[in-house]
Amino acid sequence: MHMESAISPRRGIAFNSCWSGKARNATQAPTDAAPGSNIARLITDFPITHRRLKMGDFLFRAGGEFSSFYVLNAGFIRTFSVSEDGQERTVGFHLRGDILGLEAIATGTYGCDAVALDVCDVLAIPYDTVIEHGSRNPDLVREIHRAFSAEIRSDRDLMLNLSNLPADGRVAAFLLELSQRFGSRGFSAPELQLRLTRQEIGSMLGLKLETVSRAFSRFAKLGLISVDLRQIVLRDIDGLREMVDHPADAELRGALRAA
Amino acid sequence: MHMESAISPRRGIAFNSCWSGKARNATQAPTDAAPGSNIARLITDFPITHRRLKMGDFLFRAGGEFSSFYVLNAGFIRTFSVSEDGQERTVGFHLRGDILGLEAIATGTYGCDAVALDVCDVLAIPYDTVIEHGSRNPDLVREIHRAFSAEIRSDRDLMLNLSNLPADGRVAAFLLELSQRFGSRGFSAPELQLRLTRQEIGSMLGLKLETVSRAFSRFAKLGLISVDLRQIVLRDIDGLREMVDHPADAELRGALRAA
DNA sequence: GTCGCCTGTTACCGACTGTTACGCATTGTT
DNA sequence: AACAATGCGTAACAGTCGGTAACAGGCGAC
Repeated sequence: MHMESAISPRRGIAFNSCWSGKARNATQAPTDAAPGSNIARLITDFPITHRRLKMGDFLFRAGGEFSSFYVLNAGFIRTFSVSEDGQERTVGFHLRGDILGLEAIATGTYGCDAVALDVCDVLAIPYDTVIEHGSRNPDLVREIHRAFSAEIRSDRDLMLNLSNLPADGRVAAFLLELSQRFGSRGFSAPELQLRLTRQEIGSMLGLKLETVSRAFSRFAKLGLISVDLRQIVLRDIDGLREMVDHPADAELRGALRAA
Repeated sequence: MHMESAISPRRGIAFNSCWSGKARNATQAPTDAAPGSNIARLITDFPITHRRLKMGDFLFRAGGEFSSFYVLNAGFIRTFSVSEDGQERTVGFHLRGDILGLEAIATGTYGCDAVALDVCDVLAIPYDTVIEHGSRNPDLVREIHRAFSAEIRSDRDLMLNLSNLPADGRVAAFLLELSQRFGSRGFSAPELQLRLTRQEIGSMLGLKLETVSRAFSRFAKLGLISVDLRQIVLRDIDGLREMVDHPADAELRGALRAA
């Protein structure tokens, strides 16, 4: 099946895996940035199951029975859901410290697919164990709630962006958010190594791949970013932010400055 | 075209991801329908504070300090957030049984405003009490998690709708979802009493009020609904569902049938 | 090497949605 | 009763985004 080649990024890119030196020595992210780390820390009194994934492996599939949620320890994971007609829609892009599978508790089955974009190390946290520990460890319960709550918040933010920003604004917001998350995890903030294709990005932002491509080109022309395939460098953070806040003017101002 | 077949390996498999699940299955577990009720039931061993609101009263404001979340017992509440430039964006529309304020736990402050659209009765559930009870009542903890999880799911559904459907599809999806929620709460399912203005609906769906108005008019012309200001009757559920699933054809077919 | 596949870029055109403007009905106020 | 304010419907116009297509470049298969 073509999946492997479709998902695998272009060869020849130097993968900055999460266990590269930079990532390993990074200072631990604060609470908000990587909620998963705190949870993992709070349940050290029983053995945690590690799952190793290689690129293209699925952590879970939509409809699969829920028993554990997961904390991503290393690597990158993309979550997506597939509509009846076979269209994939990217739901999220996850880095180290992110929690996956929380949305499965309500129905008992996972609500989307989660595929590894790289070699990944994942902690599997059995839900029953959490409940059990929770009865004598209120901090754990609180931490779980924080994770849930933060998830809802970030989903809402994304939703507001989706429904209110034009294409350029969405792409700019996507880059800024990604940069911020990379930074808070100890990766390089201005230099982004996208692990997603244009289409995958577009399907997360409600845009077509050509539109994403055009936005990148425009930004590059305005000097806001440098683009080399999936290697992106943010050159003008404030300019990008302006693109999010006042999409119309930002374009104009950039054109003037270029002339 | 090549791309699509390559990326979607599971063409034809009818997994009900969060994308298709909501719009298709009108049948929902009662648990999901009104998660708040279960929570309220599980904490009967201490006095619950009732708050009564009249139309226009705020249940909470964005930025207000979090101490309790709320279960809506009667009435209708609209949540919205205000951007810097003063624009209101409707976040959600809530009926009896809905839980409000969960998103506040992460930061300790509420993330949006909640205003009563009618006379409301709300149960205030202090978060500390929940934590305290949770230690000896795992069922309560599970129920809270279900509520969180369901919230994430429905947000994701809305997000996918927002990013992938054209205006008509969004409006149709909005009507169907509302009808389903009304029905599962014992209200009349096909006859909807909208409590929201066109503008408020539009700001939830990422559309302008005129576009919402146009969609309603088109639907009425196609015989899918009857519109009388905020009183809407769903006449052709399948037709509306078709509008969500295959927006382009639905329009065509309706036109043919009308001719 | 050539060929095929995939990803990404760009251009052109058409459809959809936002913008603006006007008219109407209802409601509440003076 | 006259008036303003609000919500709603409709139409013309303009801007944005998607659809389609063509092309370039990297990589693997043969």
